[in-house]
Amino acid sequence: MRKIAESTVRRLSLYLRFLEEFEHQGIETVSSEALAARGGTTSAQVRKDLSFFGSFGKRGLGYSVAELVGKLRDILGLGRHYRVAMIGAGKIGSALVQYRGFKTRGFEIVHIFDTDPAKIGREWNGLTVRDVRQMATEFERLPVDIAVIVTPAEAAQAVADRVVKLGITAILNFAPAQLTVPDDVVVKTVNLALELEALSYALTNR
Amino acid sequence: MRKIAESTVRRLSLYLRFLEEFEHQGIETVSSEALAARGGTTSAQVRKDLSFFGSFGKRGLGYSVAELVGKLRDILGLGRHYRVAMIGAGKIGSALVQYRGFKTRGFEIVHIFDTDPAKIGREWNGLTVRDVRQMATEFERLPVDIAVIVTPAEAAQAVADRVVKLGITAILNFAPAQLTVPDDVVVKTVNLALELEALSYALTNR
DNA sequence: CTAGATTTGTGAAACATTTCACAAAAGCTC
DNA sequence: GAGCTTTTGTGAAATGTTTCACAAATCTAG
Repeated sequence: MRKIAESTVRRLSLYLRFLEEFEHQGIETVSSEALAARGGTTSAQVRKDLSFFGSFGKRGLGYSVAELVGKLRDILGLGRHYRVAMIGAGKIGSALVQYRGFKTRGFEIVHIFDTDPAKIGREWNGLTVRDVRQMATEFERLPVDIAVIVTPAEAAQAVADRVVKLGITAILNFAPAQLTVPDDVVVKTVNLALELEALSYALTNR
Repeated sequence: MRKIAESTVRRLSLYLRFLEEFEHQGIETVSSEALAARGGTTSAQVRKDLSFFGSFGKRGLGYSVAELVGKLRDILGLGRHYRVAMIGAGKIGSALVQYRGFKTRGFEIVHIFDTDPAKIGREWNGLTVRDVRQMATEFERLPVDIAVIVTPAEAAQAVADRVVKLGITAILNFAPAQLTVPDDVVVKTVNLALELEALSYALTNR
């Protein structure tokens, strides 16, 4: 498949969110103009984004909300179920396991690991926190698709190396560290420090 | 000042992080090549990014680590102190107030608000959780520079409208909602659902 | 069924970002 | 200090993304 820009994929996610709102409100069709207005973009952008994947609209009428929701779910790969391992049972990890957005989008946390003996063995949302050293055996018992790294920055690269060696090809990283991984592994990093500094820059330069 | 791309600002933040590492290791000078290698980019990109703000290097030698750290801090506006109000005392909020990266970068949380009577009045990291209805008076007593929105998606827009009316011009939004604000207000959104779906897309299309 | 109004889908143009490539500056060696 | 090496800073080229603008398709009203 032709390479699609990251920015396009993110907008598709947003469109999906808005379409679900519209669906909830009982709206049956929507124009690129209306969808753009909801998301702060332009109608041409919406049509271009969708055109990379096919033509889903009807000229003169717009898009069927239900149909487009389905198409976007397919494009984004949300039809299936993903098993997730969380590595790090600290504060952020604690917040994440309780985040409902995971489950509603088909992402299920099936393992939690930590190195701290005080945490290992504890129950967390129905899951027992395991020793990271048991990762290999646990992954064999119940394989996962995605690793979420929620460790301190210092430990993040070592954890990444480890899960990659165990065959994981998708990582969501919350540690404020730049991970180096092989080309075939996808990493998305959420770095709070970067956001704060981007805000600081914007506040300073105007 | 000439408009600088968001992507450039984010890379500057990364460079700063790496330079601090180098400084910690006692390294005194660094080439654009070495900096690029650490961050997975190219030396030309590093030089171009820096060139928007001046010339900080010495030909044949590279950059003084200490000097470049100082310059980047200035550019990013990290010399000053920012006061932050957190709106929403839920799970994510709880994780955030304990995040050390805030304080070490000069961001100090000085207010926490919520609507839940069960939470109002509680002590959180030395701060008392206040009723959101007291926001106006609290801001008057102790003004803030940045609002961090950590409410459910449904409440986020109303909270944004409110803080904007109270004069806030910078928002860090963790609610999975697209906020609409006036042009002079800066918003950075951290949307976990978007990251998950970008991962899902990457896993699906290859 | 016709005429007018909408709205899509998409090449082409405009704009933005990244990469290239090289002169100029500075360091290093003998 | 001459000659060789390294590395910056930056126009120009290449590449990538967004916006424009319009033909084609479909709908709506009478």
